[in-house]
Amino acid sequence: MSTAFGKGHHLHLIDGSAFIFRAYHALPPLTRKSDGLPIGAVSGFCNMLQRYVETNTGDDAPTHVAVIFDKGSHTFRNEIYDQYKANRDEMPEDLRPQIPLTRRATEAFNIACKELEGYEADDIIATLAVQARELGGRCTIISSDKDLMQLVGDGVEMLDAMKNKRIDRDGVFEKFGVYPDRVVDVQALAGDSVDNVPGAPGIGIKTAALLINEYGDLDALLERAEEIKQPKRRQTLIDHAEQIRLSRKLVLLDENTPLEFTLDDLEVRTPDPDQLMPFLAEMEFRTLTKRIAEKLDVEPPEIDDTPASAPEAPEIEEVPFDRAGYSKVGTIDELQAWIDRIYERGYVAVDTETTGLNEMTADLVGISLSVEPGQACYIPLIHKKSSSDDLFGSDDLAEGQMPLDEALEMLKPVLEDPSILKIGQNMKYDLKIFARGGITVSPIDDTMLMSYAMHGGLHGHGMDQLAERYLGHTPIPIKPLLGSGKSAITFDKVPLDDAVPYAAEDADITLRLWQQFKPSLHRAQVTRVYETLERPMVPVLAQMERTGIKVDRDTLSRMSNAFSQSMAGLEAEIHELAGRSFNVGSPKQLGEILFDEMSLPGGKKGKTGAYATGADVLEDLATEHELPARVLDWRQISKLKSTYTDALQDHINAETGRVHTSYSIAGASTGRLASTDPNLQNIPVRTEEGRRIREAFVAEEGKTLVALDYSQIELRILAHIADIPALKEAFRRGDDIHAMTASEMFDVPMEEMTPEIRRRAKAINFGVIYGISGFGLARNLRIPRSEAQGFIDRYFERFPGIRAYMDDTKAFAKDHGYVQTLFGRRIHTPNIGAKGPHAGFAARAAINAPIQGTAADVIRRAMVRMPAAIERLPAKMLLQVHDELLFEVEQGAEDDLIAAARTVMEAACDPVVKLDVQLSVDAGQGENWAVAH
DNA sequence: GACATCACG
DNA sequence: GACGTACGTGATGTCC
Repeated sequence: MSTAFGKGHHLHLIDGSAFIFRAYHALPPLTRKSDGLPIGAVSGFCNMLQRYVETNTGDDAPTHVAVIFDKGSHTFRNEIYDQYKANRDEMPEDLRPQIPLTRRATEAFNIACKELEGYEADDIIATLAVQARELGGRCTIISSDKDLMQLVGDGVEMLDAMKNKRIDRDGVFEKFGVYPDRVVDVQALAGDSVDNVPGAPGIGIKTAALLINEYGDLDALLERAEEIKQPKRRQTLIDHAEQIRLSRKLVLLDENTPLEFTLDDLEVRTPDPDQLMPFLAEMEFRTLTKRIAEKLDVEPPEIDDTPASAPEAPEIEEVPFDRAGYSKVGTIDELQAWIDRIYERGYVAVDTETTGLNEMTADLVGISLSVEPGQACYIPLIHKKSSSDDLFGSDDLAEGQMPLDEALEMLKPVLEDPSILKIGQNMKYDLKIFARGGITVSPIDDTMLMSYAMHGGLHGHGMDQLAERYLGHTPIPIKPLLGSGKSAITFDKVPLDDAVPYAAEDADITLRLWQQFKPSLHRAQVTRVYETLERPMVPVLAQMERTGIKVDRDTLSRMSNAFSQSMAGLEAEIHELAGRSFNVGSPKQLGEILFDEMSLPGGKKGKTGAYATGADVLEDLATEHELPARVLDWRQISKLKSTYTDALQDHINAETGRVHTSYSIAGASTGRLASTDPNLQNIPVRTEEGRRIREAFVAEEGKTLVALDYSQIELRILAHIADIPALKEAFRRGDDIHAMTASEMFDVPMEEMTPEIRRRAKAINFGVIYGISGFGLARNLRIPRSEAQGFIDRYFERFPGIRAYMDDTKAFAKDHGYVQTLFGRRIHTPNIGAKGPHAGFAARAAINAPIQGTAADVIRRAMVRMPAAIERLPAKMLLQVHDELLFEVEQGAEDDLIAAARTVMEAACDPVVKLDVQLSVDAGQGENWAVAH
């Protein structure tokens, strides 16, 4: 193309700053591996450019294109109004060095890159758009900035690239209530808090549009302001006429910026691999380099990302572990001396010793403190006289202890002081213990959660493990102090001579770990994860666990009795069918009956040589014989009885009449919570009989249980991460997602969908989330492996983004040793490079982790915000079940709660991540959990 | 304490 | 080309 820009030509103008900020906020803070240079925004920017290049081909492709950037912070607008954009936040520290790199990226993609000192990008865009229009061509502005909307019309359009939404004259009218030529008038009246444009106080876009439409334009309006009927509005306009005129000058774009190039200089050029490849390699973008190299059909360059020098571990003062630094605190004066030291320091490591592991029933026995490595104390409070003094044990307290109340009274102000940081290992435990004593510990840090944020997937995060690994020290074991089995004692029976070094050491270790971890969080780039997804969960979960949920013992007990009866009946029947009596609960004995004595078809399992008698095997055998079917029935009832109706009764707290689970925050590698003692995340729901267990989970008299759950959250996240347009579109329309998949895959119109076809598609959708394999799908659907593989191939063909996601994720895991969620949580994948069968496991886990982990992050964010959101409602959050939150609310306030909680849950990604797919939350309510779910 | 089994998302 | 396989959890009962 060599003719001058004119009719038939199409100019694209990309708002560079919008791309940069979007890239920066959408991505976790990545750094270049070799030297730690922050490049997250550059990476996102390049991805967006690449996506732009890929999608803008064909009939409507641009003939001319440029990316326009802002330059300098001082523009002519600051000359007329010194407060213009004065309330903008400073640019983030790690974004600043990336700005010049985005210019280089644009040039590397062989796209024109323009900026002009003293002018905003918007002015350059305005100038070029007007030129294009006057020369008879078209122009598309790729931005969603409302300040640019005044340019729309006569061949100029805007395109919101994120939402893939075109904005024409009608779109502008929708936004402003006027057509583009009057947009500046409306903006001048309404002002803009983001750019700090004053406007007229008390007048928003709605009112502004109303006035402009009535009077024609701004000048006429200001001239005839006296005629306005509403007295307040009239006065505002008369008083602020000058300010409004100034505002118009600020929002009016300069269409005559002195550019030193013409439209003809912006002609579209094809990418030049010799420019682009070296740049991408320099940035060390492995996956992107590979992907673009494939598109351009060139060899990807070698990427050298060996660190220039190994990152240095911080110098930690080496203080040997020595019991000499540990002391007992037994008097007011001794405790006061420690409190003084804490105030001097500003932080303290705290650990509590109790009579048990259950925070709801255990009693506080003593408290240990440390403010300096090697220096720690233990404050024993209710230790009993040693049993050697009194053979029969005694309730008399040991000598040399402070009264519990007195000690807590002295410590309460410290533990609640907002200026003193309390450091603990698994602080949720200590928080709950102190809360029962009326003390609200805050603010806190938690070494277990720091380790989880940094090392998730690498190893566990218990204190013994962390001490061993990061301090090279083996802590004093608890076993010899407490004993085990029947003769085990509680910590209050441990002699003080043993208790002091043990307890003090825990505080010492915690402090040392904290000193090492605190600065490392930043280097590992998980500060935001720790601060927003880990630490804030501690008080929220502590509160939920303390609240507990009411469980009706009679309901459970009645069910237990009924189960006993049917089990006895089934057992007799099974023995009859087997021809002899045996233990139905023993897979070993069952295997012998089925395969040796009855010679039913089935084989051994390699590892232990035992027959497999899992539900899937028995289901297959059920067609041959009645015995396996009866065993399946027996097992289902046995499970329900032993795990649920029996065990759950033992967990009802005598004081509260409620069941209090404990959530582990750092248990699951993906970021999910885990529930223990009892596990309330696996209460039956899938079968009718099982679901009845949930009838025992009830609301208090006068209250209602409300359940809210995310609909298809993992598939929605997949649609976003893997960028699957068909899936996104289906979610936008609110389609049956599995039916849509089936229709797409098997070429069946939606109207002719059968449950069987849909079932298959559903299995494939879930399979994808788990890192699909032909074998796994075949087993799940009970179809030949070749057929399953055919389905998968077809799926990849119809949704190519999925395969790209899977390949990219595996490659990323291999390169980095971890994968990450949209919110920056890192899940390490140490086995990803393994050879042999291990490799498949690690790869599938790596594919699943970002999806499951992002979903976990989302609900964590919702939970952290929930207490403030429902503060004014008579409601409490009780349980979390991965994608569901359960509340108890006073009758009458159900709808208010649902509205408030739903808002928080659906907006949980804001403002860090903008999903292409909406999150949707379903709600239910009732007197028990079976109804509410 | 390992293993098999099965409850949930 | 073969390995072996769906992802993430916790609780219970059997058996050694």
